[in-house]
Amino acid sequence: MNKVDPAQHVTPANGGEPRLSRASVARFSLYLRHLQRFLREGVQTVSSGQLGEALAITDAQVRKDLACLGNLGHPGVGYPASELIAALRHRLGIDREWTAVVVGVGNLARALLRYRGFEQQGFRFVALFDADASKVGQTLDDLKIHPTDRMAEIIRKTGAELGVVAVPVEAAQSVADALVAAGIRGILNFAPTALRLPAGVSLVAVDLAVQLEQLAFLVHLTHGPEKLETH
Amino acid sequence: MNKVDPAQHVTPANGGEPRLSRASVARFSLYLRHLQRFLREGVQTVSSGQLGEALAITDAQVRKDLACLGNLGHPGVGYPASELIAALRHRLGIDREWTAVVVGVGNLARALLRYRGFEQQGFRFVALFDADASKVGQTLDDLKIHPTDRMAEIIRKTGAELGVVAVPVEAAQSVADALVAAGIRGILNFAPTALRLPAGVSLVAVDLAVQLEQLAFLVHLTHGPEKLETH
DNA sequence: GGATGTGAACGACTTCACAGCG
DNA sequence: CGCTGTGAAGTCGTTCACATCC
Repeated sequence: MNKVDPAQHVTPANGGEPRLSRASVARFSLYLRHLQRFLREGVQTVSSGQLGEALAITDAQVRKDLACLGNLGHPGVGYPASELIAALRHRLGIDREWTAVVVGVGNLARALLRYRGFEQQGFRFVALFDADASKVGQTLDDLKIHPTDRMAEIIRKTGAELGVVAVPVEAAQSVADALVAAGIRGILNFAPTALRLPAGVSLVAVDLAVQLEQLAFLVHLTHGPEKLETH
Repeated sequence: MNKVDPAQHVTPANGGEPRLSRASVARFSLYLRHLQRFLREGVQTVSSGQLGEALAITDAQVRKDLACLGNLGHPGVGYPASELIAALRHRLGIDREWTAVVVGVGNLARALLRYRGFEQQGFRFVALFDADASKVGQTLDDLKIHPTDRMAEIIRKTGAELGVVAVPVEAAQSVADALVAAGIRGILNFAPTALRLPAGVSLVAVDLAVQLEQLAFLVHLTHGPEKLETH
């Protein structure tokens, strides 16, 4: 009844490279994070066992994931960290700069802008928008806050590709629609609602309340409510 | 080599209820969210098709997920929304109040405190901590900011069960250790690092940079870099 | 008719086990 | 020897199809 994309295997638009599972991709960013840390610590060769330990998964899993990047590993030695980083970044599509805008300049937006590690990974924020007239015209981290009705114009001018939705729930869908109309290609949604987007516009949603609920559930399980483990 | 909890099926501490897959639990919060919305809109009976459409999954999937809550559905009719909500909340362990503390009073903490929907779902923040002496003693949303060295004392006194880590990367692990030592049972980590926690303390991690990378990858795939689909 | 609950089929992900190489 | 790459096996999750009930 409900039609859903049945393709679980992600096939890159350019035909060449081997298959790639969604689950692997979800871990690529984590590999990247740990590899960069290893490199900072002076470790230049990393084994699947080390990476697995860092992510709390098995070494076999790591090798399977990394296999689709080409034969980067050296038997008996491990993987050269910097090459692996380059390959991962290339495969994730972040071996270039991505530009993004943020709609809704509240505390969350401020947190995002201050967050180290975005520009470090090649992301750059190029514009801010807010519906609140009193915020418009102000500057935050060298970025001017624009009125929402100038979204189309400014997004086109800056060529921004990604949009972050950090507005209250009620406004989220209309903001998303505006972003799509302005030509944005992907949306990161923090509003606790399921956005409806046309095909061709990607979506990643982060619902903070959901995360807390998952945590509560895990705790609920381990120290059960009836059966309290006092040990 | 790397040992990982192999139990993919979650078995509640109290033996009685049927099996429960992790994947289902991940969707329970979302069902809850949509059911509450349905109820607000006056819809009191919801079918698996409606729920599936809301979450963009199949109706069969919805029924499978909901099956482990007992036979709540009425053939030919659907599920009574309020009963389903109660059952989900019970199963998730959020049919009671959970108390939490936040460590690191930056913009993210402010965003969390202002976020509607936490207390609405039964979560209550009872204390804030910060290492910055200039912040200590200040008040945020009626909550006093305490120095980090009083964590053990205050967490015991308030009986807080969950801890939110919203500090810079460098401080994350030591804050987590302190939370664990103070008797916290679950940690929601926003710092971009993999926390090491003892067994018995649950962990949910939200890495914002990882989310943006996932989004970039999705966009990278759909409008490939070489092969641009202008349609 | 319309919708649930569920075994069975299917597909995806993970782990195992081992050949092969440096 | 240590570690990679990979088929094979095993596990988990989703979809299908249909008996069943209101």
